Amino acid sequence: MASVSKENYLKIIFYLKQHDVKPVSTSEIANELEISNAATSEMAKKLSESGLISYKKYKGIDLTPKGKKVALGVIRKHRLWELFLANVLGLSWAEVHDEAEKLEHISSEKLIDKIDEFLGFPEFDPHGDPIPKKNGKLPKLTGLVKLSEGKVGGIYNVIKVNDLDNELMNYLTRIGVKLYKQIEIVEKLIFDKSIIVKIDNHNINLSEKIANSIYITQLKNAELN
Amino acid sequence: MASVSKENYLKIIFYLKQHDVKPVSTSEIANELEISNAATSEMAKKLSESGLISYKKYKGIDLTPKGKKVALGVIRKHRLWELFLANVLGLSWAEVHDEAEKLEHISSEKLIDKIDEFLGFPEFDPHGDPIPKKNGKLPKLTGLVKLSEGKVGGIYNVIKVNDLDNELMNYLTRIGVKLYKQIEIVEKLIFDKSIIVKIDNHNINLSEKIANSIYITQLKNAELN
DNA sequence: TTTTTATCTTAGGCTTGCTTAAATTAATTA
DNA sequence: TAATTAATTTAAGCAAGCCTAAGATAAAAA
Ligand SMILES: [Mn+2]
Ligand SMILES: [Mn+2]
Ligand SMILES: [Mn+2]
Ligand SMILES: [Mn+2]
Repeated sequence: MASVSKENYLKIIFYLKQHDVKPVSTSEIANELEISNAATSEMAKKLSESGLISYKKYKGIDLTPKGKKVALGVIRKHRLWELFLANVLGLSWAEVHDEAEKLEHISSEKLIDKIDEFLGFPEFDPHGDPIPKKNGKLPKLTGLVKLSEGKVGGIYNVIKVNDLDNELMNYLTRIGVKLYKQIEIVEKLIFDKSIIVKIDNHNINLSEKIANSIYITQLKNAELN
Repeated sequence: MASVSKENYLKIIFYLKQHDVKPVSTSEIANELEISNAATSEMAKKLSESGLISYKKYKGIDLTPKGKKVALGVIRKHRLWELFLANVLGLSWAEVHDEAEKLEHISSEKLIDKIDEFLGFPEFDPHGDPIPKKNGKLPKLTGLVKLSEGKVGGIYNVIKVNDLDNELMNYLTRIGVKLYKQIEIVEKLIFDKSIIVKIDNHNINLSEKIANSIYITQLKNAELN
């Protein structure tokens, strides 16, 4: 079994690979994990020797099928724990990520499958991210765009939220943003790329950074009236 | 916060201290943790510098109040997790110890308190061990003796079982031994110190080692009739 | 194409927690 | 009490994962 560090490297590589076709560079990983490039280069050598990534010096990194399997296993644990902590034990969606970041590395396959079963084999975690199935399949999220990319006048559903910052999560809770909530885009300011949205009949201004952390789908016209 | 290693040292010192008044020797700890005496001596120095134990070279170790608090915190986490895994997620009492051995080091105070609340502030774990309260108080177990110390003809209740060996737990399950189960001592063999007990109207022979792993209380005469 | 700059890797070093072997102290036996 | 044995600590070294600084390679600019 891979160490905590190695599992975290593999997980990050998987994330970085999702939006890009090119191999992942060591510095991108270093950035994400907040460690030095040097440490990442060393680790790349080791993960490559274990057959978890393919790595050519100066040419970047890709997960091998074996490495991808490990990464998906860790992500599965992470997201199932998050949902369990939120739905069963009543932690807020702001709190679950940090706990899950540790739990993902220590819980056995068997325990995770019990949790999966207990929750009724759910598809999405408390932030809207898809939960990998036991067989490695990842439920699809289609038609997602960032709130910042929505159109003025459009009415949308919140489908997914960036779960990496506690303060953001707490703020979103405070202003009424949660999964599947309806949001209307009232106005977009060119000046600072902030965006004014209507939530629960209140207007509120969201910064560009916040609007980039919220993912939405447009309601079909039929659903609107 | 103490590292995983340090928490394990403190926990073991606490256990070793329970049955003995003398300071705990480094070799006892080394034995229990299955590491070298040398490693334990080194760690003693460090824990002493952090004020978690009192330690004089060659003279053994005691927990300071601060160290005892940490130890009890870890034990609380361990036992609450065990009960949660058994009662909520349906793992067997043979499986929960190993999972809890890892979970005890990573779960936040807040998470543990949620689990405590979810379980209704229980007093005992799946093996009959008392669960330390949030304030550090440990529920009392009185009148416990080892099954090996019971009297022929006596009828007892199983109150606590040694949780350190999976195989033992599974065997006990197979022969019907569980907490609060009634057991009668039918015969004791001098030859190998084994003991014949009646469980569910079956007679079965238990080795000395097994009989030393089961703790019982005598039923009051009034309860016997 | 050559030079400069940016990116990436290697070298050397540190900490934690472990090991074995040697040295020291305490306990036991004579 | 002195000698022997047992228990404990110190010394030296190793692996994992990190760091900073220096060197090598690739990409961009001239
Ligand atoms: Mn998360
Ligand atoms: Mn992690
Ligand atoms: Mn246990
Ligand atoms: Mn432990």
